Amino acid sequence: MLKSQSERKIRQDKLAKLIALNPMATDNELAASLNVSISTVRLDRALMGVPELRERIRTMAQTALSKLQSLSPSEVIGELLDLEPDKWALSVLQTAKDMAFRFTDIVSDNYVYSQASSIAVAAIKAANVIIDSMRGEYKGHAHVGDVLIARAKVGVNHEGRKIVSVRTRVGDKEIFVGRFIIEVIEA
Amino acid sequence: MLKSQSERKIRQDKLAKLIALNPMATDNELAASLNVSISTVRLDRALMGVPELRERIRTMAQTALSKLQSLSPSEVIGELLDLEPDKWALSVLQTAKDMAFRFTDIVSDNYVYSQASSIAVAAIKAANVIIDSMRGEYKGHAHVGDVLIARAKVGVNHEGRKIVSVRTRVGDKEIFVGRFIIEVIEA
DNA sequence: TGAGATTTTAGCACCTGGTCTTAATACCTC
DNA sequence: GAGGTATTAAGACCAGGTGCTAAAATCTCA
Repeated sequence: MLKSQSERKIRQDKLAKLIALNPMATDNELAASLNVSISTVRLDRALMGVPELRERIRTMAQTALSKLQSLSPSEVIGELLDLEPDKWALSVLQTAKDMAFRFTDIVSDNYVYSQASSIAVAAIKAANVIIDSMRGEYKGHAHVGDVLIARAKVGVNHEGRKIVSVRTRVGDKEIFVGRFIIEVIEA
Repeated sequence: MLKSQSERKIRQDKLAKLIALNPMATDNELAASLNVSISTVRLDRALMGVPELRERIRTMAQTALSKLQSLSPSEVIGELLDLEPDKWALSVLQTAKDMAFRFTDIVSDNYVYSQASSIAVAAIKAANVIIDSMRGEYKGHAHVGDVLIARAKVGVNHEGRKIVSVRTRVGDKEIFVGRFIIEVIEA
């Protein structure tokens, strides 16, 4: 009894992995991979609460799609909380697992950058703006799950360009400081 | 005959739009929306070569997933063409419509940045690296469809940090120059 | 107005990848 | 060899289709 129970456990673990690896696998294929009958696979799935193929595909399509949709307005990375045009802006970005750098739990730098760059642009009143140059420094790291708070301040004009400085922090720890020189193009 | 043919055409256009809008709609629902029988919907679908619901969902799931997967390993944005560890690296990034800034056909700065940052990191041999700071300048703009070529050069050590300079160009026009200071963490 | 063509609809058998239930069989343990 | 668990098989059913045939509705034009 002990032995068979652990065998079952092992099989179910394998099943979970197989499905995670390839959610498009039918019970038939899974049964073949595990060298058991379809019935067993179905039983295991039922016990584990794993939905059927079509259901898996459906939810995959939906979540993937919504992720894509929420991702592609990449312009505004982070949520714009408040702004006073040509003066300042404030945005927050909730970080998630998929923003991690490699196998760490540190948030990848380009998310920090993207939030900073988009809020710098958002802070400018004009519609036609272009980032001319920037300079930045990472002073610490955000971890997955942290909320990044970026604050942009629009500084002086400099030969038709505006200087926007952005400071990003997690809690009260500053993790990024940057200056963007933004060109405003007259329409 | 003319009239009915055009009616059919109109219905098929509507059908196509309905499906594009909501690929998860069953023939049943489509029939109800168009006020025709299921048979008609199936016939139209067959004539138009539109696959069935499950097929649509399957391809949706796959393409959305592959997009996400190609997007989320945001570490390597662009394709790494060649590299000599701790010396230099070369990557190309094919730009697309969804990388555009606002309503322009100019490639959004964060794609340029991301490619640069990821190649800078890739050029370093060590596994545990962290971007300490960076400085960059945009010298021109890439347009949707352009191929961005980024070349990273690993420079001298500087107090345990490495300086990597990245130049990005489109054709022979330089659009970005940046320097990343990267910290190597001993494991 | 009515024959002929086209379009729409209905009906039926079949398919896949499941569901749920019941029952038989295999296997292990004591 | 009995008892209990684990596995498998078998049968009925379901959704959302395909593919085919045939009937009904509608249009067109002489």
